[in-house]
Amino acid sequence: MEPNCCKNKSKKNIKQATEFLKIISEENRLKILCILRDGDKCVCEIWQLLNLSQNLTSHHLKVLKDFSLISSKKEGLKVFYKLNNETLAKHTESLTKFLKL
Amino acid sequence: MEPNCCKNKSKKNIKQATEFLKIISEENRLKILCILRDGDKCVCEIWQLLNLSQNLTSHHLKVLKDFSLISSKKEGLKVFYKLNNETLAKHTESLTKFLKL
DNA sequence: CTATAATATCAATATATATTGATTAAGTTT
DNA sequence: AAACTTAATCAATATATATTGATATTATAG
Repeated sequence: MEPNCCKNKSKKNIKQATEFLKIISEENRLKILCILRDGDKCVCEIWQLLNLSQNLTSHHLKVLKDFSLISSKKEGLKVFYKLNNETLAKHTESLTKFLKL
Repeated sequence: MEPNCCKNKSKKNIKQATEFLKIISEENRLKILCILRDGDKCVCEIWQLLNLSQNLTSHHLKVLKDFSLISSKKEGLKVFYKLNNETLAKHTESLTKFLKL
């Protein structure tokens, strides 16, 4: 008998889960999410906390933003990033549901 | 102020989390875990369900096994793989705890 | 012992992703 | 306007990982 996860209905879920997982399975990106838990931060704060170059930090921020895990707001010269709790919660929930299935 | 996740105490947790995440962020590996939820399966069953080549399936099984997420038992010609529920639970728990932090 | 089946391993290649360095863009300050 | 600051982008490279094809290993059957 074909397991649930191999059925067409589940394929989409698996794909979504792995996309999310790939994004948060990078150490610096996971740290960024963690850092933003403490409140919004501008890029220069983030890359200094991560001890990472500015451009690389921007790159990781873009990946997170493209997946709607964070959002940004420009204030003068600085760009502040904010954690998108809803999106994060949504994905972690569906992931844990999936892992407990 | 330095966020928790940037402190030395948390670094190990982040590393462990990302290691686990990298392993399960591959579609076929995630499917394997899912398939084994239904009960132990031999390799030939698994690669046929995944619609994947035998050697590639063996490779993914090895990755999962090296991380103790599954275990194997030889029976005649066949090798049966079994989900290691405890390890999986342990990692998912510490992950969700981390994401909710 | 030979042939066959199931699985693992290995080397080569392909692909995806992270990293670096240089440049650009936008906003500020003087 | 010129100089400076912050962040984003782009091309080039490095690195990690998945995939493929061929071969080795182990057990079974004839």
